[in-house]
Order: sequence, then structure tokens, then C-alpha cells
Amino acid sequence: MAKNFTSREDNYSQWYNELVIKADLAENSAVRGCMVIKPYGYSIWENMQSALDKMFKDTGHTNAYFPLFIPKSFLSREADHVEGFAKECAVVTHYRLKSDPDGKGVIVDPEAKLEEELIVRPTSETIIWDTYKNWIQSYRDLPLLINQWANVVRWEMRTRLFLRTAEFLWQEGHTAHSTEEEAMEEAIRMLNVYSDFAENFMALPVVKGIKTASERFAGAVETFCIEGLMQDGRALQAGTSHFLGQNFAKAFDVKFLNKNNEQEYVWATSWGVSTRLIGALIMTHSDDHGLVLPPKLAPIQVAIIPIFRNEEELEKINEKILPIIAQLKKLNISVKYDDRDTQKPGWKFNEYEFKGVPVRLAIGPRDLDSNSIEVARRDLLTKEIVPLDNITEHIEKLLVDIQNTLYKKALDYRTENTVDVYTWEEFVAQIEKGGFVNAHWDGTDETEEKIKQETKATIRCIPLNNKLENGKCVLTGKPSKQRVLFARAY
RNA sequence: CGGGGUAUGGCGCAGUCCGGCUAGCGCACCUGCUUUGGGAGCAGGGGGCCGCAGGUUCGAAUCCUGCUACCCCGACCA
Repeated sequence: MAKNFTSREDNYSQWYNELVIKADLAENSAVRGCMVIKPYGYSIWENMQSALDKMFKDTGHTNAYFPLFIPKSFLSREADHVEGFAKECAVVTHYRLKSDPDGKGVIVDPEAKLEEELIVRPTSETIIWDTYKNWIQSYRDLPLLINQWANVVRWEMRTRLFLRTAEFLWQEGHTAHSTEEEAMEEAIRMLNVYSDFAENFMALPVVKGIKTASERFAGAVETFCIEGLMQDGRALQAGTSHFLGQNFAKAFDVKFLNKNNEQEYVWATSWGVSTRLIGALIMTHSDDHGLVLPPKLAPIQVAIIPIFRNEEELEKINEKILPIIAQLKKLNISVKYDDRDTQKPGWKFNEYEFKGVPVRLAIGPRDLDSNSIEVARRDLLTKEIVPLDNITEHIEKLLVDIQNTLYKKALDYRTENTVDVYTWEEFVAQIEKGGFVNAHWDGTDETEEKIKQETKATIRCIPLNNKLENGKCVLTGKPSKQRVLFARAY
């Protein structure tokens, strides 16, 4: 275990903060609320990007890029949208600096005021729909299926590395369709892409659902989400997909001629996931020994540590291990062979353990004698001695097993921490304990708000394919037809 | 944005209340020797204008004012 590392039980949020820093994922920057994503953390993001990008391409999308700056007037075109984002926008007002007449550095040149101020994008719907207007004339231009990888800025009051920063990286898909049904299908399709990604790559079980009106994206008709449960019992929204109806088409006058030669507004979706997923990844699997990464997203899947006293011993180890490394690489397994003589083996063990490398191999004179190798797995912290003959197959299977074990563990945790409650007393007690709480709700904004005020719990979502059952609202006792998912959330 | 806390070599801290000689400790770093299967040992060494900007004073890490950043709790939010 790392020296001076806070345990989860001791102080969960401190554990998280220290982990991000000490595992070399990211650090705070000179700019308030903005983070530096360090190489190891960025590698995780790259792995997420490449998996997601492939899934987007496989579902017919292509990438494009739209500007960082949005004319201020664009934002106000869609009433709900501006309402939702106005309070957290960075604004560019000038385009030039000049030397300070007092001789100290530079000042904003008051002469260089922009005619129309520019907003740093908090999301790109407005600039994109203003652009789509020119791209879409006919039903033959539809559907338009575009994604962009970008940074966005939301001027948050309180920030935490990865979970909430003023600037973050994400992807945002923006699609246009000729029918409502098709747009709705698209929103659901991408929600499914996100849940597949979360479960199969991040080993994070998620609940797919619909947001209530108060949690809905500003400007959307319907917001779908995937919700995960973190180890401290708090929920985290890991991705959203919006059915935008014709809201943006109307705001930006995007019409197409249908087959009957009639003008119609197009139907839209948008969907996104961000670097927040890295926060979710950390909080789902990591432990008091440091980071635990699922093999499919780990920058280093296998760390190999030779144990040697001198050059000759290292040579002998190399003879055995280098061909194995080559084989592993051929299998697309990412390997780090740490043969530095500047750090001791014990130091390296701790290092890779803390950084969450799924599999660690150690090979020294003893192993050479017995033609075997020590294999340690990060998820269970177990070690075994394995014969060198079929070692690559063994590792290949081990990586799959670790991926599955992590998912299973996270799923078991969620199952154990998801409960149905019937009374207000149970509800309050359960929310206090943490986890997902299934409860009846009368469907009103007022009740939702009251529950939030009383317990800090929010409705995370109305799960898709929810089973209908008659019941009474946990707060008001009014009739309800289904349970909704409550939790305290990030 | 409101309340509370913190800021001293790369990291973690002491010193600050009660101003005073050269600002100290652990880790990390450098050199050498011995070591190497879970964060090695010994010896020697380098690195600080004490967050920033003003002020008080013969003299400021220490007192005063302003600012900035980070952490915790609220409000807001992916």
C-alpha cells in the first residue's frame, strides 16, 4: 500500500482525491477548476475514446469539429437551453491585449471590444444547429449522424478532479432525423451504446432510465441516462442521451422537404459522455491499496518485473522473458517490462499495484530454475506460480477473468445496495445508508423537490422497462403506478 | 457564491500565539559503498527569497490589510 494513503472507510472523498494525485492521473492546474490530465490518466481516456469511437462508427456516425466559441445570441435562441446554461458560461469580450502603460505586463486593450461577445461552449447544440440549417434541405440529407470530440467549459463553483471541472473533455453526438420515431430510436440506440461501454469496458453495471422533468437536459424533450453506483453508496450519472424533439430545429429554423414536397422541422438527438467516466471508473473498482483498472481500459495490462542482482542475471531473465513479451504484444496485450536497476523490485511491486495494473509478473533466478513465473492479479491481490510454457494463454485468460470478476463484484455491490422501500421512515433511513432506493413517487415536481430538500436524494431515473405496480408515494401517500430510483448523487 | 480551514525545498509537516542571529525534520533527489523475491542500509551532499502584493518595525515565515489557490460544509451542476 502507498505510504500515507487514506482508506475509503476513513474518508472516502479524501481517498479519491489522493488516489487521483498519487496514481498520477491528474492534478490541479494554475487555473481554478481546471485540471491537468497527466499521461497515465490521459491514456485511460484514450482507451475510452478509441472503444467509444469505434462503437459510434459502427452505428453509422462520423466525426466532425465545430468551434469552441459560440455567438452570445445563439445561446438565447432556445429558451430552456439558455436558462440551463446561462449561469455557468465563460464569456469572451475582447480580442487583444496591450502593454500595461504602467509598465507591468499586459492589460486587456479596451479598444478591442468584440461587437458580439462569444460564449465558450458549455455544449454545442446551438452552433451545430445553426450549421445544420445550411446542410439540410431534403429528406435525402437525413439522417445526419455526427459526433465531435471536444472540450467544453462550465464555470462550476465547486470542482473535483474528473468528477466536476470547469473545463472537461467529452464527446457530443448531434443527429438530425426526418421522423420523431427515428430520432427516438437514435436516442435509445446511443443510450444502449453507452450502457454496453460502461458494462463491457468499464466493468460498471448501470441502470438505464429516463430523467424526470427537473433533471432533464435544458432544451430536451426527454433525457435518457445511465446511472452507476459508487462504492460510497452515491450514484453517478455516467452518460446521457437526449431526444430533443423539434426544439432546436424550431429555434434555428432547420426544415426539410419531405417526400410529399412539404416543409417539416427535423427531429434531433444529442448524447455525450465525458472524462467524468474516469472518476466513475476509479470509484467503482479501486481499493485501499490504490487504483484498480479493468484490463480493457488499463494503459498497462501486464507489468513484468525482473529480479536480478547483476547484468548476467538480467541477461538470463531477458533470454526467457523477451520472447514472451513479444508474444503478448502480438496478442495486443499492453506490456510494461520494467528492467530499471534504479528501483528495487519491492518498490516496483507497490508502484504497479497502486497504479492498478491488472496483472503483474515477477521473474527471478528461482523461477528460471523451475521454468515458472510469479503471476499476481490486482483485483484479488493474489499470487500464484505458473509454468512458463503456455504463459501467454494463461495471461490472456486471466485478463478476461479479471474483467469479469470486476464486473461481477460491482454488480453484486449494486444488487446488495439496491432496496425497495415502502414507508417514509424506511426511505430516510435507507438514503442515509446509501445506495439505490426504489420507491413510489406521485410524479410531481413538488414532491421530488421536497424529498430532495429533506434527504438530499434525487430521482436518478425512471428505469426503462420498469415494471408497473400500484403503490403509494413514499412522501405524500398519493397513488403511483411505478417505483423510481432514488439516491444521493455526484 | 455564503460559512469554516489551509498555504513554509518536489511531497508531507514543525516553527507563527509571544517578531531577533544560519528556517528545521521525514520522504524524495545527487555521490559512494554494501544491497536487490513487497516501498533497502550506512556515509556524505544539493535544493527555500516561508502562496502573491502592500503595510507596520531597526528587524517579519511570525503582526496588519488586500488578493489568489486548494480542502471541507451548504446553494448550483455531467
